[in-house]
Amino acid sequence: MSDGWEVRLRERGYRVTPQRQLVLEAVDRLRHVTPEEILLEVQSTASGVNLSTVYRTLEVLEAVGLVTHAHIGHGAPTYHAVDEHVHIHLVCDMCGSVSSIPAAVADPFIGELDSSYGFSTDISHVSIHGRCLSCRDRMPEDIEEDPL
Amino acid sequence: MSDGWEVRLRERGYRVTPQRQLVLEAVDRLRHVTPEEILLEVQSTASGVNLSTVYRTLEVLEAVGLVTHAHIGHGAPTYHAVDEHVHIHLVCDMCGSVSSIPAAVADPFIGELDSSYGFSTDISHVSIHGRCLSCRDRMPEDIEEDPL
DNA sequence: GTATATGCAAAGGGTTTGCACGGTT
DNA sequence: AACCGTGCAAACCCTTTGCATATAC
Repeated sequence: MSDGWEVRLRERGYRVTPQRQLVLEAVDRLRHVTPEEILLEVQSTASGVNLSTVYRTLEVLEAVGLVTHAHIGHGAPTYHAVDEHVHIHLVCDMCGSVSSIPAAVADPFIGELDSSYGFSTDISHVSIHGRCLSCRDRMPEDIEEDPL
Repeated sequence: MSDGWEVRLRERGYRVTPQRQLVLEAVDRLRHVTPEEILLEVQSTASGVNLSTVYRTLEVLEAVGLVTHAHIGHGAPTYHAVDEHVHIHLVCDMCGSVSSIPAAVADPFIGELDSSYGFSTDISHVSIHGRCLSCRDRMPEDIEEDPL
C-alpha cells in the first residue's frame, strides 16, 4: 500500500483513524471487495467495527482518490485501490460469468465520446452487459430466452 | 402499440390479462418509466393493481421481448418498449445530468468486443458514467472532488 | 376444471441516517 | 476543548416471496 494515504486524508481535512486504515488495507489486500466482505476482513482484526462505518469510510476514501468502485452484477458494488490497473468487466446476462479485459479496448470509443459530446468517460465504473461466447453458441439468436 | 403483443404472450404459454395490457400500455405511453411510475400510471385506470404485479409483469414482458430495461442512475431501472430506437445514456457523476446519444456511436467498440472476445454487447443496458462537458470545464482535472 | 396470475403482507438485500458517545487533532 | 468519526439501531428504497384467492384458458 502506498504510504501517502495519511497525508491524502489530512490534506482534505479528514482525520486518520484505525478504521480508515483497516478498510484501506482490506481493499488493498483483497483487490475486488464488496462492503460486506470488507467488514468481515476488517473485523478479523478489529471485531467492533460497524458496517455503517465501512460505508462512510469508503465514501471518504473515494472522495480523496484512494479507492474507486465498480458495479459488476446486480448486487453490491466492488471496491478496489486506485493503483490497480484499469479494466472493464464483461458480464454475461445469461450465465452470469464475468471476465475482465484491458480498458484500452475502449479507448477509441472513449475518444469519440470526448470529441463528439465533450464527455469524459469513466469506463470501468459500470460493466458491459451482453452474452458471452458460449451462451451465444448455445442458442438460436432470434429467440429470446428467459435469463438465468 | 404494436398489436401482436397478445400473440407473443400466448405463443410462450403466458396468459393475456388486463394487468399485462395496462403495464405494456403504460410503458409504451411514458417511454422511460420506473416500476413505481408504471404502478401510478396503471392505477389511474385500475386502482387495485399491486406493485408486485408490476414487477412480475415486467419480467414476463421482458422475457417475451416486448420491453427492456436500462440502468440509468443508482435507483430503479427504467423500462421502455422494444420498438423505441436504441440509445445510450451518458450520466454525469458530478451533476447527475443524463443525456441520450444514438447507440450507433458504440458500433466500432461493440464490433471489437465481438471480434476479440466473442462477446455480444447489449450497449443500452447500462449507462456510461463520467463527467459532462460543463462539469469538466468547471474544475481542474487532477483534483478529485466530492460528487454531488 | 385446472393451472396460472394476482393481491396482500411480510421479508429480503443493500444502504443511509439520527443520535449519543468516544477519539483525533 | 472542540469537532469529527464511530457504534448502534432504526429507517430507507427497491425488489422478491409465500400463500390464499381470483381468473384466463
